[in-house]
Amino acid sequence: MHGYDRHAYEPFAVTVDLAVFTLRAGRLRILLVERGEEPYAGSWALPGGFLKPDESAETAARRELAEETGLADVAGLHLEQLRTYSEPDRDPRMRVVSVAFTALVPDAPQAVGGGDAAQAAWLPFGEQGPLAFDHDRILADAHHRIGVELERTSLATAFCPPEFTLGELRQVYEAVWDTGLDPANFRRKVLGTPGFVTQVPGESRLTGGRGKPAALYRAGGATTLHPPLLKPRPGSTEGPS
Amino acid sequence: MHGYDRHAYEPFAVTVDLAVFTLRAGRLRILLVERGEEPYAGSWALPGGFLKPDESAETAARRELAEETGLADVAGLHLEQLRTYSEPDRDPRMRVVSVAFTALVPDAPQAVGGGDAAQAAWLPFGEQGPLAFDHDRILADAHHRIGVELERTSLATAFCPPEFTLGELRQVYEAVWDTGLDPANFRRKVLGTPGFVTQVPGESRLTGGRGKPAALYRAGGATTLHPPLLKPRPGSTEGPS
DNA sequence: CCAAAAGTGTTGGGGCTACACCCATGA
DNA sequence: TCATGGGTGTAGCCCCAACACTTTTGG
Repeated sequence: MHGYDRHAYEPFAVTVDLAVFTLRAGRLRILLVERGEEPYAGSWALPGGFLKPDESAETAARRELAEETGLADVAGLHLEQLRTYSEPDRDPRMRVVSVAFTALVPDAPQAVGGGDAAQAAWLPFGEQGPLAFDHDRILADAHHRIGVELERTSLATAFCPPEFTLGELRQVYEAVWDTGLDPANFRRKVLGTPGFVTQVPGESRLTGGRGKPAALYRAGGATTLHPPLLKPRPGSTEGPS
Repeated sequence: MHGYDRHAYEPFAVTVDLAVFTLRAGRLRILLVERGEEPYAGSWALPGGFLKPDESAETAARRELAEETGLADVAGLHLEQLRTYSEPDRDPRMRVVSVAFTALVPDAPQAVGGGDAAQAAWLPFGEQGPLAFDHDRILADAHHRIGVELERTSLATAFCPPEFTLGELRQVYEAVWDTGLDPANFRRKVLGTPGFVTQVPGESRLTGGRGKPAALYRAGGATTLHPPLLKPRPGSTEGPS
């Protein structure tokens, strides 16, 4: 950050790419758009776009998120910078530096098709084919990141509506980690972590028909979890189902 | 990443900024350069510079690291992307998007002054004054990041020379976390984490004069630690000194 | 001999897994 | 009344913080 000379640097195009996850029926899904132009016409890609002159990457990412998902209350959604991808050959036509974000939304509101993309869809994570550009790598990085962050942050509540049951919260962990968790022990871990969730007094919700109605909780004030809620590893024997 | 139009986007300058930490005499230090030009002339700043046309941010960061530290074997040093700072007003003259990196070096090789900066120095972390641009925030983010990563990765070995004692490794944790650790329990945790360190057969080293010679270890192959080496929290009572 | 650091042993408490068991609801 | 999921209880195991203690060096 020294030696400023307006002729000494090369201009770059700067974009944002979004890895937007949601949970539907216990299944992790990822928002993708189908490209209409070359290169990679017909391929699926992560949604994204160019920064406008007065936007930060965060602002641009939130704008793109609103355009692509059609959600109105984008302000409250979880949006987090993942990393920046800057390999010189990542776009075959020009030099593009892309700031990637991970977003988590409570439930796929509807199949979207907004913005300028050919079409958009929530595809089950893992079933998407090869993506355009280096988006396979970005998506893999994003999935790994949220798996790690579930252990030590309250990130999981971002997948849930404002009021949720502990069973729904557990499904978030099970879907992202692709593993089974003991409901009883999960409950105690969550309630034993100060500030993770707070119970909504009195109310309860029927959980899809069968079973006892479950108490409702809201996200607590904490963002980091102490102690962390560690993912079971091979060698440990937790996990039914 | 759709709707490409070479006239629809604004060109940005892209730079890298480096938060380079080292450990000297049990004290965490940060590499800073003194700015020679406006704005912020005379202020300290993080080292960094512009991307060259065919460089990725990682390549540029490693090049800058070599220039600023004067180290020859930059290839083996730990370098990790932190995040990207893109607020429109972060540089008063022009639109600059900066990819920040965190680097860890075993020991300050010498006071450096390379590159084009006025001068460079290793200042004790926390004693640097206000930095130029948004570098205070970048530095705070970098310090927080390495503190978190010490818990679940083998990052601490990057602060150490190729062969090190467990006491030296413990000093890394104590300096970054600014806390005391029980040497006996630290030893058992490290040795009980598969792949963290491997002992160098036979040899040992005198640790600064007094005390029993300590066995030497190298970094093991593991990058992530299972179980994690958690930082003691208030409420827990660990920690002498 | 004393101080300092490495390294080993031990113990008591806490946490956590795995499971049994009861509760409330829809079909 | 049965299946299903919520919620509570608990026994045993394992981990681990908090020491005490021995070993090996320099002064």
